[in-house]
Order: sequence, then structure tokens, then C-alpha cells
Amino acid sequence: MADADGGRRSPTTIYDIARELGVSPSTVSRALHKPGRTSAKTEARIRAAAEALGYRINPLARALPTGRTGTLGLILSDITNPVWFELIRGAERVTAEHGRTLVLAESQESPDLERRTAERLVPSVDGFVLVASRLPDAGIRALAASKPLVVVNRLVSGVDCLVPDVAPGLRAALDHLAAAGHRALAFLSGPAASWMSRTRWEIAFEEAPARGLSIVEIGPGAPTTAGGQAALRRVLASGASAVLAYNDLMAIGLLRACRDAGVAVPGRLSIVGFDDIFGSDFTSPPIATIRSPLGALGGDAVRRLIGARDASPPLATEFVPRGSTAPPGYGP
Amino acid sequence: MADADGGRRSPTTIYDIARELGVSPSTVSRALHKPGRTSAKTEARIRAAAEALGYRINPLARALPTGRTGTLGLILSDITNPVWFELIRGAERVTAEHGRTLVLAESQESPDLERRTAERLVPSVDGFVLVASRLPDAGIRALAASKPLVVVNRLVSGVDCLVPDVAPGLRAALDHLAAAGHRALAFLSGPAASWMSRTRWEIAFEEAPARGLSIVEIGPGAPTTAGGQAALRRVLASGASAVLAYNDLMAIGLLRACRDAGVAVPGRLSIVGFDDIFGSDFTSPPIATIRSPLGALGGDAVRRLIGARDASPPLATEFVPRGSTAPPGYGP
DNA sequence: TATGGTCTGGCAACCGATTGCCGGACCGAC
DNA sequence: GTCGGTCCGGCAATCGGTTGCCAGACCATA
Repeated sequence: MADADGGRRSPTTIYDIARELGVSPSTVSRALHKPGRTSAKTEARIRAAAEALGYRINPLARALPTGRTGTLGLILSDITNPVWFELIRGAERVTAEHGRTLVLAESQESPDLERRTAERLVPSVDGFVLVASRLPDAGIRALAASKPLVVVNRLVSGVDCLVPDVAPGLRAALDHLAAAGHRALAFLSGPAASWMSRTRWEIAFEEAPARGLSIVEIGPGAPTTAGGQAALRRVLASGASAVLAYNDLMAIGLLRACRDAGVAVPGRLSIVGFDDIFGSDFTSPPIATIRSPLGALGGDAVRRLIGARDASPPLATEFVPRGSTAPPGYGP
Repeated sequence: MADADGGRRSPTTIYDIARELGVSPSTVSRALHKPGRTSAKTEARIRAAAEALGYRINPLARALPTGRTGTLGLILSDITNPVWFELIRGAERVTAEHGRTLVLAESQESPDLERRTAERLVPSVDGFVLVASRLPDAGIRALAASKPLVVVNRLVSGVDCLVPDVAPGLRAALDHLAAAGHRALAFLSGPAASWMSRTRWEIAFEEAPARGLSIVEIGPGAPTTAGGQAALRRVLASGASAVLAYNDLMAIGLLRACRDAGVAVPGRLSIVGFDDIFGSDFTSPPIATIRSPLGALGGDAVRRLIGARDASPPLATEFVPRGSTAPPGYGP
């Protein structure tokens, strides 16, 4: 039996303070939130009483007349995808630092659920951060028409977007592979609808030839370990000696498939992933990867939303070399 | 330059509908939320108008007179700890299923920040889920006095608590190790303040002798890969042939230290972790672990909070055998 | 002393719902 | 025809803040 809700004292309001001190509630409100609007003496008395009575402002009551709720909505397709952990933390940190509250929602990969969730949240939030949105561009613009909104990891025209610069890390990875002697590269692409997968492919496609690397696209595939695992046969058939996987999960899946099939990594196949997710350095060999600054991205998205000065430099990616790459044919 | 907030249409209210139809706002409210209170005809007209005008209820406005905000607060010490991913997802799913909203907050391991965060959220939420709380028991009880509250993974008297049954999985793991021929076991403990670490140790201590296993505690240590890594020398010195780590992160850290030190796993040392976190099967060998039903735990905590029928059976743990255990001295 | 400005506090409307109470309309029964 | 009950809609208060407007107090200046 749960405890019968009883005995919860109702919290102190500005009316309690006003009555206690014989002033009007509006004076209390101004003393607490409009510096200089009341006399120093009154303000001090009111602050003391508020402290003594344990007063906490009720954000809901404040939100009603002002429209400022003090909460932000973070919507992503899949909460448990480790790619987003640092982003979630970054967003939460910055939100809390500014005294705001973060509500978290998951679209479970469904555009329709994403739209309904966002609409449900509209009256409760001051703005949205949309990560890996599954909505069509028009849906995102429609949402942006009702609330401030920042889109992360996707470009939508007419909307504030935050996307890391894929090129630096990717170029470094290509340099690294080319220098090791690779000549044939395969790109394992993610979901067809993924803007980020397309972008990564396009840059790799653009940059590989100049380094003497041939490149083929294999996919699209599910952006999961299963998706990576399923791609091994096509990778081997392609004759590539190195693989760029759309993300670390696919890279890990591919690595696992290699182990099961007796394909040596990095001897027969070098593997590079994207994102540097938690766990990508647990494997053996650990997965080389192109790190995205996702924690910074989450924090910056929130800062941009609440209009705080956005002093962060453009967000570059970075190649993280690890044991999963080597010259082709290297080893036993 | 951010876009100048302009041109956002204000959402439809029940007053808009009432004016449109020439009825009173109270009738609109009742038509939409008090089945049978208005005539079928009126209700149909109002529903049609609400649909046509794109009406969405404003949860904040509703919360003010009723006190029901429709949102729940989930507070945990560390958002990015992979242990909680499934729990967060479970809580979010169930929350959304019931049309509620989940706000996420992180105490960053600080009791003081945890208390302040909770207090700030009090007026905005209908209740709390506290996970791995760093508050003293009295602090938790004080919070429970102002809002309904469920504590996960810790027992606090006088408060609704949800803790998985550690014994079944742990017994199975001990059986497994004993059957493999191990005689000397070490337990790598986590933070001194962790209720769960203490509990796991106590049960292992209780159950090991009956299986012919000696057991020693090594620690306390940080519940991270670094903490596990740091413990290797003491583990080796203890003469144990098998290790039970407080959690998978420590197990992974220990495994990594073994690799660096040339200690064969599972040949020289068998390793078992706790929680079955994401990534614990990426290692080689993959880490055997005692799985906690954390997704179910998150969902159940929310269900309990909102008073939905709690039909779930008691939550048992489960041993997941993997390559990190073998008979002592096994292998090359 | 009259005038005008600044400082300070109160009054009351407002945000968008919910809900207790009232009363008119309508029904059937006696 | 009267009475009692049910059905259905409206009025107005309420939740807890915010804020535009007003007025009295006080000060300085002419």
C-alpha cells in the first residue's frame, strides 16, 4: 500500500510572505525579482521573510502570465543510443547552470510520435533542441514557427542548425589510411534517411581520390551493431582493405563479424568508425574513430536557445587513431 | 543573429473555442474532460471546433488550480553512466505512455546540488524518482514529505523503495564459479557510500562459504574503469582466481589492466561484473555479468509513482555467463 | 508657497484552465 | 396542475505569480 498522500504541507507563496509582513503581494514579487523597484529596507525584510518561510517560486504560476516556462525540451530519436549520452549531459549541464529545467523525450524513430510529442510539449517549454530529427524539413519549420528551436546534427534551411564540421577529422582519417598504404576504401552507410550519413559519405567521396584511395558505398544499413555485422560479406567482396563505418556501432558490429569469420583486424581489414562512443575503446582491437564534440554540441544548442552568448568556436571533428587500423596485409 | 522571436501565433485556448461556439469556457472544459457532463450534441460540436482550431490543452494552466502538473522528475547522480541508460529509457517510455512528461536532472555526485535541484523541481512535478541518491536518509524522507517519491536501488526506511533482488543472479554466478573449480574469490567493492555495493558484498560474503569459496573484499574504489584498473595489484596479491567486481565498469577496467600486465583472462583470472551495461559484451573476452533489470526498474518506479497497477513480479537479477570466466588455470 | 519630479507601494487585471454552486428546462408521476 | 428529480449550461472564484497604472510621500527648486 502506497502512503496515502496525506500530510503534505502546501508550499509557501508570495501571499504568505505578504500577509506575514503586511505588504501587498505585488511588492513581494517586485522585491524578489525587480532589483531597485522597492526600497532597500523593504527588500531586505521581504528577503528575510522569504528565507525564513522557505519560499520557492512556483515556475508554473510564473509561466502563465509571462509565457516563460523556464524549461527546454530535448527530443531525440533514441534515448539509449550511446551516441547521445554526452550530448544529453552537455545539454543538461548548461540548462541547469542557467537555472532552467530540461525535459527529455524520445521519438522512438517514429516521425509521427515525434510530431505529437513536440506538440504536446509546446505549451510547457520555452524552446526545443531537436537531435537526429525524423521529421520532414517542413515539419521542423512548422514547429519552429511556434517555438524557438535548434536542430542538431542536421541542416534544415530557415532553421537554426548546429552541425559539427565533419571534414577535419575525416580528412585526417583518410590521410592516416592512405599513409598506411591503403588503396581501396569502403564506406558503410547508415539509414537512407540520415542526413549525417549522406554528409559523411559525400565528404569521403569528395576527398578520397585526391589521396589515391578508391571508394565505394556499401548500404544503406541499420546504424547498429547488427547493421555492421550484416555488411561483412559485401565488404569482403568489394576488395577494400579499409572500411569507414557510418558510426561506431556499425564499426563494432563489423569487427565482431570479422572475429566470427576469422578475418584479421587490422591485418586483413582496417576499420574506422565515427563518434567515439562509450565502449568503442573496449573492443580488441579498439576502434579508431572520428570523434564528434557531442557534449559541446548539446551545451551549445541550449546556449543558443536561451540566447546566452555563444562564444564557442566552430565545432570540429577529430581523428582518434586506435588499434583497428594498420597497413594492409600487416601482421601474421 | 538569432531570429527575432517574431511571428509566433499564440495557441488556441478554451476561450477561443467558447467564443467561436457561443458557449461558456466551463462548458468547453467539461466537454473535453468530463465525459457525460455535457450533452452529446454539445460535446461533439466542441470536439469538432477544438479539432478545427488545433486546440492543445495548456498543462501549466491546468496545473495551477489542480496541482497536477503531469510531469515527473528523475534525478540521478550521473546521467552518462551507462548503467542508467536502460533505466532512463524505461522511465521515459512509461511516462510517455501515460501522457506524462519526464524531466531529467543530474546531481553530479553532489548531495547539496541534488537537494537544491529537487527543491527547485518540487512545484513543477507530481513526484520524484531518485536513483542512486547521494542524499542522507533524512534528506530523502524530507523530500518525500513534500512530494510522492520512489527510490531506486537503495533502501530507505519509511520511503517507497524499488530494489532488484540481487541474490538469484549472484547465487548463480557463485555456483558457476564454484562448479568451474574456483576456491578463492575476491570482491572488488565500489564507493564506501554506495548502498548497493555494500549489499552485493554482504550477499556474496553470506553465500560464498557454503560453496567452498573463500572470499575477501578489496576496496572501496571508484566505480569506474579507472577504479577497476587500479585494483589489479591487490587482486593478484590476494591469490584469488576469480573476481566479482562491484559493477561492469570496474570489471572492464580490471580486464584492461590484466591485458596490459599480461595476465590471462580467463586463464589466470576469471572476472564477473554487475549490471550488464552497454559495451560489456564488446570486450575480449566479453565480461560475464549479473544483469539487473534496470529498464523494468525505471518503468516500475514511474508506474508506482503515478499509481498505475503494479503488476510486475519482483525484479530478480540474472547471471549472464560469458567468456571472461573459466576453470582456474585454464588455457595456454 | 507653489510646482514638478522621483521613489515607493497598492490595486486590480491577467494568464488558461478547473470546479462548486446555481438555476432553467424538461421529464415523469401522482 | 403540482411536485420532485435529472440534465445541462453559465457564473464566478480560484490557483500563484506579474505588471500597468495610479496615488501618496517626499524632495528640490523657483
